[in-house]
Amino acid sequence: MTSFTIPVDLFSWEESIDYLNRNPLECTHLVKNHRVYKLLELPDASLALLQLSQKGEQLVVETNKQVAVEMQQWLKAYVSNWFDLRRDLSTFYKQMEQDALLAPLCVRYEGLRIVQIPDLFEALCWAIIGQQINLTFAYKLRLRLVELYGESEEIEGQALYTFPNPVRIAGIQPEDLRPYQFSQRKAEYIIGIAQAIIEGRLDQQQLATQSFEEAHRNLVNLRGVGNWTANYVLMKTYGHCQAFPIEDVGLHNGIKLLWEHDRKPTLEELKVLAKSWEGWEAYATFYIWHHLMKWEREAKF
DNA sequence: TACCAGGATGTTG
DNA sequence: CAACATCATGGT
Repeated sequence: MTSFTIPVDLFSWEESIDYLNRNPLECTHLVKNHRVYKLLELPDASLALLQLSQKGEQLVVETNKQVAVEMQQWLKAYVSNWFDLRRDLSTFYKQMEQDALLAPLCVRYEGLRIVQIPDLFEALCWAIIGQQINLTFAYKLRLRLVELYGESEEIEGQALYTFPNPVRIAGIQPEDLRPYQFSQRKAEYIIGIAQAIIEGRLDQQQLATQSFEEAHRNLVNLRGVGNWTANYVLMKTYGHCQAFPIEDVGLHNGIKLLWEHDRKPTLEELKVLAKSWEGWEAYATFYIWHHLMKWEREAKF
């Protein structure tokens, strides 16, 4: 057992776990009793069960096994990335003060940080799975992929999975996924990206050293990755705050909800709205997603 | 039943 | 280059 803490400031644990708890088909983490459990594959390929909780101005990280000091540093960086803890949120809030759409959300969800997908392969797969289908179906497809090819352990009476690694996915065929209602194309995209990673043509660390524009070019060069997916990944894995998935239907629906007009914005209207978000488009988008998610959840009951 | 879904690609005019 | 067609099926 290893335990350490990360100091946090201007951070809402409750909003963060509320976001993590947004879908019951989620299987790579578990939210229970204000704690988050996650099964993680460490750099040395061993599995560790993480348990996160909040205690005052600290985020408490506990593992189910003894972890060496250098691995603790890796875990600390992982968790900091996961919840984007190093971001200076006050700059975002200041810029949004005069924004009609965002100002109220910044007050209501103060301390919410973008919940990242620290692993590039996972982020790409999730984005591709979600292309042009409803989220409920997307979660079902993701669950099947994870059940088929992820590692699992039981915690709190529930199975937790690691997201499959690219080595595993690179060895399968599209036909292996077709019975699980993956389209032929999506299966090809995901397997192709797994192969690009294991062949070294796509490298998470390398993209991390590149500028937003350069990383964007390299991402859209992958088959199955267009502008929306590239921006989604630049936002959710690399924390580029200027990443803006402007084609996103969820964003459009969120604005429809916040707007007085009972319709979705056109692309041109969205560009005008987003002018005041410059440099913080990813955060504006995430807050709108979060708001829409909470509204839809309310509407069901 | 028709239309929409956290789009991308390939073809056509 | 812009406008279509196609993918592929669940959810509402």
